[in-house]
Amino acid sequence: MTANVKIKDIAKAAGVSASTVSRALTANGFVAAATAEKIRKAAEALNYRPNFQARSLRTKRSMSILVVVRDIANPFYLEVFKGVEATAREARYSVLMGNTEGDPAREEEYFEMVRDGQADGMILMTGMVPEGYEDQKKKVVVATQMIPDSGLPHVLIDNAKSAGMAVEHLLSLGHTRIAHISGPEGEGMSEERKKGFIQTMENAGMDIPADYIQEGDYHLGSGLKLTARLLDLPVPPSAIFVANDEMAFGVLRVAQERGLHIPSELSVIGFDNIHFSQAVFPPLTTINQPRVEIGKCAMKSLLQLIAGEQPGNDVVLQTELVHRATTAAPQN
Amino acid sequence: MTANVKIKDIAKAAGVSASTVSRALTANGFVAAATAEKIRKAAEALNYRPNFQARSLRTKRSMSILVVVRDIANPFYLEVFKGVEATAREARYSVLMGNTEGDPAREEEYFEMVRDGQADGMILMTGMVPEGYEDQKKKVVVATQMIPDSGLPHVLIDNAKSAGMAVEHLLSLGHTRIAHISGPEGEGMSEERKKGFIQTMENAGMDIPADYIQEGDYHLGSGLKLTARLLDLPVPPSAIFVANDEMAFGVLRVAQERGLHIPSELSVIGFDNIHFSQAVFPPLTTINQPRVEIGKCAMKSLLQLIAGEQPGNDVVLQTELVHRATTAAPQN
DNA sequence: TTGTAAGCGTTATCAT
DNA sequence: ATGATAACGCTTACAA
Repeated sequence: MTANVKIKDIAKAAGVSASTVSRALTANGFVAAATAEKIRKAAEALNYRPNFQARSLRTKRSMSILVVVRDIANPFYLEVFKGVEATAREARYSVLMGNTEGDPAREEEYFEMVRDGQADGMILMTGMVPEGYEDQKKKVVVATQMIPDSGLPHVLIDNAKSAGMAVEHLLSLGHTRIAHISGPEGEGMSEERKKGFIQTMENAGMDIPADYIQEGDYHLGSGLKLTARLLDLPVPPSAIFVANDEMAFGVLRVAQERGLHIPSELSVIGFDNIHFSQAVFPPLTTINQPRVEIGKCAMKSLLQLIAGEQPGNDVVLQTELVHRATTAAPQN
Repeated sequence: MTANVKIKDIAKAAGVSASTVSRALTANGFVAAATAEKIRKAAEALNYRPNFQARSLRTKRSMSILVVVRDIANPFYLEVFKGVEATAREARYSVLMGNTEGDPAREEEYFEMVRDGQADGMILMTGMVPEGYEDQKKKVVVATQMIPDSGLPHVLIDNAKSAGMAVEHLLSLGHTRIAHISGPEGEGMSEERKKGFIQTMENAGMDIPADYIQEGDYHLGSGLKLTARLLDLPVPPSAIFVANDEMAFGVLRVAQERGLHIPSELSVIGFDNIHFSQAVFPPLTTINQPRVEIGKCAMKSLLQLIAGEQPGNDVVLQTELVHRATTAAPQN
């Protein structure tokens, strides 16, 4: 074990006081250039490493933030993580992973971590927020999700508008029988996407048969099941707008299992542009959500909050249609 | 801001000394049941929350560990994270994310974090390890990867044997022209899988034409490219054993783009059983690697290390063949 | 510009 | 079984 060298040691070595060392090293107070240099050299020579906990205890900042998601194994969050991590790193923050498994009690635990100073703030992607914790909420930014009326700053995309883009695309291809597989009812993001679907259809004067909107849960299984239901309809759709890519994979699979050719016999468009949407066959046409960027922005906003600045307006990032191989003009 | 209540306050409230409170609350030393109860009540009443940094400063334990990967956006790690997180949580540890982007300097930074007490240990999944940091290495467990001669405890699967299982499967189906798309040369895991492929083929008396082993990089792009190369061979393979699922998706895509029917015209088997291997069409036959379990085991081992116990033997977990729809007897 | 000294909130040691 | 007291290593008034 290398004898842990502390500020005192380097003070002794440099022939100054501990406080001067502290000032020199944190570049905080005023210190003569010459002494600063001397101190830095001594620190280097002794291979000094500041003690994090001691510093935190004094400054009351943990220099770490929390990223809280509902299911850490959901690949959707990956690139958001990446963006958060990159920006956090630049600001010398560490990132703690929080996994709630949808359990409100666990969500509260994470708020307690910021209350107790274990984290300086948090990026929330669970889509929900507990009661209370008013003080902690000043250090929270919501990413990816919508939490209406929470008063929290959001970093996200315009889900309704983007869903509209997807539908427009299908419409422009000449589709008239367009169905939608949505996310869970009542969930903000899901509702927005559904709203975008409905409004765009209505604006175009299109009819939406009752059975053409099926409620899924963002997972493969529901994509599988609901596609079967849709294709079994007396008048099946010629195109499906799916609320996320994972369910869209399910559509692709079921359609192909039934021998339907994609895109000529069935067009499908997903949402999110997760990594694997280019890996499937045919490569999935989808809406790109700039997840790395969302992560970066969310972290930037959080840093501002931590610095005590007022929360800015919600940040809305742009999406774009990624036209790959699962959409085309309908055959009939 | 709730006035932060500290041990002193609850000591006053309970009419005892601070040290007694500390003992009672941490259940460390001896304290009369009655006083302990009284103290607990007072703490409850005052809504006491121990200060993490102060405790850490004293105990020299941060109660957080580091999970370090090469690319945080790689979905392979997700379920490992999940396992780590679950076990860490039970032991009241937090999990910090580390992302090296393959940069050795960044890898070192994470070792410095454990040296500097920011983390009590680390789970390493980058497949490499820096020079030095001998003390810190006592708090490291390698998961998922092989770092030969590192002397570090590993939690992983038997890659060679599992690759053998995959090849056996193809062999038992009657394939003779079996190719392999490997991972990067020199990388431990990749070499093991390739070794398993070669040995099993040789044991079965099968010939491996030179072109039948193509070196990939675990990513989709190389799967795409190398499949094309393989299929363009004068005598193309009837089956491909792919070193991971993502590249296998590439095989599926290219084969289908060329109008090859899977599995009748080409069998493919992947490795890892990532979530999306059941989402593609046809659902991918693959080798399941128990990643959640690996995460849990790795964290358990790390907890032992942190507790000062000697590192045990490497933990080798079992894999299994997941027979889905991309393998069948060869057509000719 | 630098030094002195007082904490930050715990826990560990040593008496009692 | 409990209490005083001294750290843990750092930052920050305040004084010089």
